[in-house]
Amino acid sequence: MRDLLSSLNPPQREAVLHGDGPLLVLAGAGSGKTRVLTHRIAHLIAERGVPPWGILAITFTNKAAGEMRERIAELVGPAAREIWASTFHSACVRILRRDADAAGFDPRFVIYDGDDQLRLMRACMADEEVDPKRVAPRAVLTRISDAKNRLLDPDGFAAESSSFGDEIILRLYRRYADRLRAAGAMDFDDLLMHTVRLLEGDAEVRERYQRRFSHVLVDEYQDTNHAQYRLVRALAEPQRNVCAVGDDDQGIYSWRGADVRNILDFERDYPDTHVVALEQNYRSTGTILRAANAVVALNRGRRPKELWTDRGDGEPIRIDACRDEHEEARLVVSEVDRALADGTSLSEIAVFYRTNAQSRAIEDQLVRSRVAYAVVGGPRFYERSEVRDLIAYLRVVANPNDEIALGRMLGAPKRGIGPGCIAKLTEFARGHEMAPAEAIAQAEMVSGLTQAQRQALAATASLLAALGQAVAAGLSLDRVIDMTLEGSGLRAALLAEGTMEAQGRLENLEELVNVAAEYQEHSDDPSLAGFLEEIALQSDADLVDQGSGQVTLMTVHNAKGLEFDVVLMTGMEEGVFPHMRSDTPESLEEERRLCYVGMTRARRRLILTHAETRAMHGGRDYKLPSRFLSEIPRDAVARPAGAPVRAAYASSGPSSYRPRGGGSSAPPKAPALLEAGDTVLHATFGEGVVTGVESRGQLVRVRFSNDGTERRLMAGAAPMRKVV
DNA sequence: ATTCAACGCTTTTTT
DNA sequence: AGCGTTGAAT
Repeated sequence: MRDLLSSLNPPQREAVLHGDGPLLVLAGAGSGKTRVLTHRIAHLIAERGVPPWGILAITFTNKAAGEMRERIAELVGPAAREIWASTFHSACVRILRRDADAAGFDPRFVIYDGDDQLRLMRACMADEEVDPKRVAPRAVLTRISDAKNRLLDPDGFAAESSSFGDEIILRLYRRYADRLRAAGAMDFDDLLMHTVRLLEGDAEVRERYQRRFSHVLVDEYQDTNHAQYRLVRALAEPQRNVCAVGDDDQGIYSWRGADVRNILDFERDYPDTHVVALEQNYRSTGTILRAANAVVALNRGRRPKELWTDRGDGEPIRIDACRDEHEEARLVVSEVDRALADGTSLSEIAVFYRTNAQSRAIEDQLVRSRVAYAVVGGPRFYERSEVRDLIAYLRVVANPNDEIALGRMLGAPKRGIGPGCIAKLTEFARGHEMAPAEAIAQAEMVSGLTQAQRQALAATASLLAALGQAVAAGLSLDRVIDMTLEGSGLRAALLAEGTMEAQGRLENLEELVNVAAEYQEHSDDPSLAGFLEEIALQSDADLVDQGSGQVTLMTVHNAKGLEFDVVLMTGMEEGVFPHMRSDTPESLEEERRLCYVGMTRARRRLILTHAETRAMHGGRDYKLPSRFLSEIPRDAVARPAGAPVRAAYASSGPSSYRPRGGGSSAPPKAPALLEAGDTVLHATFGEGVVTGVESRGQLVRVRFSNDGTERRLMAGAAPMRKVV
């Protein structure tokens, strides 16, 4: 243990050795916070006699939890297995299943993910006769999620809400909550909310957990929401041995309820807090740090801090302009080649983007260039519709009350059963007080069904019965899934389609068989329910597999906590990054933090690219360089001589800096002088005709053919160009 | 009543 | 581009 402490710098050691009472570790990017967490836990166990099962360590992903357990095991041996290291959500599931009685739930509850939530909300809106075109189901779910994060049940929401429009939300919230309960399901927010309610409302349960967990440690504390905050409080009392680790500059989840104030106000919430700041960075070059510091320093409402390193400046940051997303993708490939030539391995290269949709152009080019890559996030394996179709059968077997899964199951493959038929079925079930899935076996009793439908339902009923028996008899999961694939007709339907796409989908389903087999071999809960739960709580970040010889593509959000030798941040354009929906000062600051997170992932080389035009939602938009680019100190950036980084909103005229090797692309054009009669193309207004010129050519009047309006625009600044 | 094809509309990030 | 809804055909 002694030489382990000697591997820590003074503030790290201070955090590890801190005795009882609240501890706040402000850990800048790359400052070794995981090291501090693992060593502190190891220290608690080995030196201070804390039993491993008395430690609750909350991490952001399941993968991080597993890695933490492994690293602690290296320090203190197998005792580390007894530590509760998990995500907030996993910990809540564990508590809720264990104490389901006290919480008032069936311990076999299932977990609804985003897609299930949306389907359920649509059904609720149908119940309540709310037009989904007038009120977006997603928006309703966001409001409900907000309420749950603030621990408001429908009644609490009613008490809080004042505005007239909230009445609809309230009605839908009630309906949604009722239907979740009827389905024996919880959504992600329920897991937190119900756990907090249980702990705060039931002294016996609360004190039991408080006695058990003498020490609570929370990673990524800046991304906790109110419910999580209350959960930590409830568990940490009365000893308040709580250690929060985080970085206010890396808070990027406020849109899902995270509240940076949780970390900013930690000292107020726990008055005798000991604060340790880790500002020495062991990851990036000085230049990268200087650039990232400069960008994030423009935010208000942060604790002032500056990362530093003793490792030297390294190479300058590069900012490259590209004509469009295809050229950007080619640039990515050439940079991958260049890095490989430097001796960097593929798995040490990452490509980031703001939104998942941007991966497509890059993937195309990587495929064409035969560069091995892996995409993190986006359409996850378990989110593919064919996989969900198959899983729906399993979910109905596991929980006959799951109407959402039932609806999905009956829709795939197509067998003449549509929404009308399903509605009759569920209504029948409700009328006879049976689980929706049981009604399938009683299809002959349901009125208004066609003969073909009765037959299809009878076949489904016997499949479900067979699957249920197979599960009860302990048949292996992969065999059960294979039975489902066969018996449902999904395999036959996909084979019959005969397209490449159908072939691919079938392969995904076959893969699910393998996944299940694998799961059953390695899990300590090899049941069907356990499998379904693992699927529901798995995050994209859990699937990052660094070190298998592939370039990693992912959103900047998914990059949190990772690091790579070479990082390419693409799509550095106004409207893309910062995203156009980030129009409030607060959300703009969050975008800036996101940019900071992305930049600080890079160890050695950081390349930022932007395109002048980009295909978006059907059309092609002109894009200005991101303001974040102009926030990087000029002397940290390498670019062709004499070409200044233009501030956002300045002329979007011909690019002054071109991608290396891209010199063969179009030569710089002189800025086109517009005159009356010219046709122009504007990024947002579309095509138009110049009707007049003012102020010696600086202002032009343009009549746009889309809507017939005439606008006065700054000739140099408007995202607009002359078309020939 | 279901399914399929065409149309119009909206655009993030995710446990 | 992708989705969901609408309208027409089966």
